[in-house]
Amino acid sequence: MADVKSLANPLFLREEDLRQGIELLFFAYRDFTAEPDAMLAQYGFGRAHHRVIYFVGRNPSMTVSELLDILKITKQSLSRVLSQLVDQGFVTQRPGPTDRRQRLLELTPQGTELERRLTESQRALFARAYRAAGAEAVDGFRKVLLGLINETDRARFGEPGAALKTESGRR
Amino acid sequence: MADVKSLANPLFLREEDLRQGIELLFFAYRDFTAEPDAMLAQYGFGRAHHRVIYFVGRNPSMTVSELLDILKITKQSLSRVLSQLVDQGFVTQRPGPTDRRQRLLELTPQGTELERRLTESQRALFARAYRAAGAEAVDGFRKVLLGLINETDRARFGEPGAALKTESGRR
DNA sequence: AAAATATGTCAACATGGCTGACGTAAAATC
DNA sequence: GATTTTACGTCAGCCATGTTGACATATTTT
Repeated sequence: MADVKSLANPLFLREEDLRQGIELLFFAYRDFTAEPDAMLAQYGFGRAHHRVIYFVGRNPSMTVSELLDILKITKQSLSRVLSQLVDQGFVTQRPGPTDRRQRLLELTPQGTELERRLTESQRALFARAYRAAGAEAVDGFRKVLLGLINETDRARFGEPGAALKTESGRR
Repeated sequence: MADVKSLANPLFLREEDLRQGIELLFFAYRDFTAEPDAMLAQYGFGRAHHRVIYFVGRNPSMTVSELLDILKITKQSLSRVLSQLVDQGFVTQRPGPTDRRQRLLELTPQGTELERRLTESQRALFARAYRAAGAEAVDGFRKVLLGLINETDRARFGEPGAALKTESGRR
């Protein structure tokens, strides 16, 4: 339905509109990373550690190459960060059951706890922004951000139209 | 400043919904910066140079401290990047007319041209995403991103942000 | 048996954050 | 008019995190 509308009612995009989008993304990302960065600094970790912890927590038993695909960095860059996390007991590695060359990654309880604390701050930020904007806006947010993401990774996200439910709608 | 809208239409936010937002932002930002980064590399510049060029182009005659406020980095970090841009003829500095301690920043024609090329790629990305999502979605995108941005900088964006109020100012 | 794959490691380098300390010119204040 | 504050700049060094290139090892695939 919304798809039809965009065809029926093509947008006139001013330079100004596009720059606004660029800036919104810049400022939002800057503020989105500020709090976790400060937390991580207390552990001597950086943003890169957060990304690893986040995606391993999200995707238990993932392989190193899956992680590399997500982060789009070199294995040497990942290696440094990952081995720090393993050495300090936040992440474990175990050989893959069918392919024993793989090292499947998991969070330790300590890693899970750190992940929770880091992400909690970002979840709270999103919860506030989502609630302030409303369900419809959230849906639009998703559509636009999906359009910014390359097609391959877009597939990581499910049905593009899956809408948020409101309290009333849910119960 | 009670949040009337969230009371009228409360969202039920699942952990999953919030994580999806986090990931959308991560992937979108990653892909949003990829193309300009590649261009900049040809000049021996990095993302930091882009940010300076972008905001100076956007805000001609801005002062160094205004730029620092936007970027939220230290003057020493900025200094390195900025002096490279000045030395290589992309940015000029001139004393402020009333306050001669200030150094007002401008793009040179060369700087303007580089800015145009860099931002063009991002504008195209946004144009595509905006058109695919439709006007209504763009509006929602704006609302949500504004809600992620701290209150002070939210004021940089026009009226749509006026509707967004948070329980308590963060940061 | 050979080749490709998954992963790791070492070494070297660049970017771009950071802190601390110090300097200078101009504006604002007492 | 002297002092303080402000708006910069700069030097030096540290750290996190990206890069490339070369090489190693175990395992799977051909």
